[in-house]
Amino acid sequence: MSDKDPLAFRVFNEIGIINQLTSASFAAVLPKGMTIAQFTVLNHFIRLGHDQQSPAQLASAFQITRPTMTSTLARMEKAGLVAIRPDPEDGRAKLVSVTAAGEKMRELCLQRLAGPLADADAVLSRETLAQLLPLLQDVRAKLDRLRD
Amino acid sequence: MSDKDPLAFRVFNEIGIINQLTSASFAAVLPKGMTIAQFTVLNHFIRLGHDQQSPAQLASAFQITRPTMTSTLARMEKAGLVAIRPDPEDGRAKLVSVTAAGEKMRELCLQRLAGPLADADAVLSRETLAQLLPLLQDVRAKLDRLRD
DNA sequence: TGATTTTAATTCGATATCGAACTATAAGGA
DNA sequence: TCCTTATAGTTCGATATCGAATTAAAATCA
Repeated sequence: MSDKDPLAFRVFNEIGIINQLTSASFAAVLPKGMTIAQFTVLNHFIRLGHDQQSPAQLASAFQITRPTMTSTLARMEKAGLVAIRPDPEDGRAKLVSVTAAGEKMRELCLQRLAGPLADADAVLSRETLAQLLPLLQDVRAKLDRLRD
Repeated sequence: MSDKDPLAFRVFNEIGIINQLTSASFAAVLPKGMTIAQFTVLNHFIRLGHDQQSPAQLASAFQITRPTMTSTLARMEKAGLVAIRPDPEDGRAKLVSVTAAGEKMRELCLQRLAGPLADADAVLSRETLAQLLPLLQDVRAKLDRLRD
């Protein structure tokens, strides 16, 4: 981006390219058939200790649309990573939970991701990352509010 | 991301979500049929004053694979936004250039993007953006080198 | 020169993503 | 109660993206 472009434009452009680079390197080490999107779902459940959530809640957590979540969950269910059942309290809704195979897969992914993460950590310097994190969290929070 | 996760992981997660939020809001205002990927190509040519570049050069500039570039360029050519001709100096290669319609389209996109950019600029504070930009540029450069 | 390796582009099949349109159920209001 | 509106999920068609495999041309090298 050149100096002529608005500051926000240049920032978002850098973010886009970094996202591309990191996504590609992470995706490359995941087990055959696994994707970042699917790993993110598994990780979400286990990190936050949630037992079960609806597809709509998951879509909202990741800021993606419900059709996208539907298709990703369908693939994950087919692969045995999650279980999906009707919500007994709401005839429209469903409840998603991670299976034992899903937990195992998440562990495997974490192992595989350790490599690229260590590489990144090695070149990026702790200070840079430590400075970035709060700034990014701030930006994310503000954009989130803007969206509503 | 929780405190337990590696710092780099948390940073990349924030970047991923910000990218998602901004891409979605930008894509939403683009003219019917236009996409961020296509706008990025148009903008690249005109910002940098390049007359023509090969698909491989473009793919490299945006850090995407050549198959991806092939398919995006095919759509852009079909829409009359770019012209593609064989490279007279290299039988393998092609040369891409932006058409007058492509330039017009880029102008229109810039107008449309002004709104969301102004919104972002308004909530994000100049200092935050000014602090972020060099940090992100540094990260991007280092990840770029790591990739090779 | 002739064989090997590298590079450019494409094709194929897959996933993620979106918006629009649809169905079904829940919630709210007259 | 009945009608209207809102919400959950899905289906459809499109684009962007990848890796793997293919074809063609250039470059290297023995």
